[in-house]
Amino acid sequence: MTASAPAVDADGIRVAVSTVIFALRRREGAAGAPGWELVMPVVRRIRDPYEGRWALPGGWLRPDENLDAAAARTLGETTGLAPSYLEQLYAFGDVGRSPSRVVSIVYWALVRADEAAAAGAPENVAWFAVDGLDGLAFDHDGIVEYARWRLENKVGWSRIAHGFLPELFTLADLREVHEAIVGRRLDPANFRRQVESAGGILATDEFRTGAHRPARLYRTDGESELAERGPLRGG
Amino acid sequence: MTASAPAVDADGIRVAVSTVIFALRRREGAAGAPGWELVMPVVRRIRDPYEGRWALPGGWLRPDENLDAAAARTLGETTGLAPSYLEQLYAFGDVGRSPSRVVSIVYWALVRADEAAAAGAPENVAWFAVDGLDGLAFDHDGIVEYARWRLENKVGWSRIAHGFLPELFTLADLREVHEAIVGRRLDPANFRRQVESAGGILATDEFRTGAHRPARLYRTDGESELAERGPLRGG
DNA sequence: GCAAAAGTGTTAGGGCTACACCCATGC
DNA sequence: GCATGGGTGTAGCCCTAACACTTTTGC
Repeated sequence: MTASAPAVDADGIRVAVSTVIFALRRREGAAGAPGWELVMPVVRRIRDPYEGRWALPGGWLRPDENLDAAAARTLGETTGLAPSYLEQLYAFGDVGRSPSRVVSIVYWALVRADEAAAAGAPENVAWFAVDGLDGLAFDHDGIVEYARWRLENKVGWSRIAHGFLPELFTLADLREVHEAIVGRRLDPANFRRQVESAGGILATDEFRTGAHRPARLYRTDGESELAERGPLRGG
Repeated sequence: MTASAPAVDADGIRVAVSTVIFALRRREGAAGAPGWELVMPVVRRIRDPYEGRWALPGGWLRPDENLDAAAARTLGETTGLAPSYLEQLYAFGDVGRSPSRVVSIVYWALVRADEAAAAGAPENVAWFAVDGLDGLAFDHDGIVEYARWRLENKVGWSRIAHGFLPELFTLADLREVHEAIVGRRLDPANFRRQVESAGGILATDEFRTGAHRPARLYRTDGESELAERGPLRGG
């Protein structure tokens, strides 16, 4: 957070915007399991409160920008990332969650694996596996837990998993993303049929060649939105 | 909104809390359909902007109260109601949604039919059917539409419908609540089995006598929460 | 040929839907 | 008895899980 805090008004309430950012990373070391794991970037706080602790990337809401824009801006400023998917998570505003009164509009975002790698490692930014994550500043542990729950739920009835994938992908790619999110292996045959009948993907004429039988490449069907959220279009 | 606006800070951002309140009312006039319809209270604005227009009940967030408490307080002050269920809906903060910069943390609430009737009709409060509602102040039309969508979705996988019912109710009561929310008739036989297998209700030894065969009375199983929302407990 | 992943087929089970049917009460 | 809502039974359909099986490639 390089921006300075806004002047505090008579009521002492300030509005911040933070983001829980999910990405996928090849599971390191590890046994034969060739899977992926969920990781997220956190930034080290350089001032009180919680100086030295890891916290969600974020910053103060500016008077001339929408909430969505503030989330995209602050996560870009702190981590160098541009999200492939961004959605509001929840507004946290308990009196005791910070020494001063701060209402945090929290977003959650997905970034593609290649983007996460390209962003490098800015100063004071570190990536951690989401599962064992603990000890964040403020109430951010609980916020991450809630975002994780929302991601796992939403992957079951929307197409947000595509937010982790490049333009062209195989059904095995898509399945591995789902497996990483729900935390268990999925039957390739059944997964194929479910995805095909649900729609939202388009088969191309290209194949990915490799060690075995070539796999057909698919692309996301741009016609429909990435994730349904009812009559909401942002605000 | 009897409270005066807080002083505007250097950034000019103020935090408000509003609530979309749902209740059920016997369908008036109408044909033989003995059903219920969703209604909600709105308050007439007594100052600019949108003076004279109907708006969601709400008020300014106080520096010493949590968001949930602010929602409960402001809807009580403006409408005299105490909700049987209250959940955060979304934070709206677009730059242009109000002449001055206001971030609104919007909640949605359920009140029981008897409570709604007991609250009477405070000054400048009116109840309208949700379905034809239009012409509210600010961006409140869209907010109501989103809350309506959330209610209809959530009734399918949680037990929030109980928020409309008194302590003791028949399965027909519960079914009529669902019918009013989803907007179509439900098969009594299948509804009974689904509710019973889903759990969450306890059969009592009492029956409601009436014009026909007495119907068994049930009560909500207090063991589990009214609505699952993951690892979130309020904030 | 062999291993392994891509992709297809098949079957059993569960839940949902539609609807037939019986039960209990007021009139 | 009759009408009506309460409550039970049942058969078809669809979706899912499990897993056998065929196809296609690199080595």
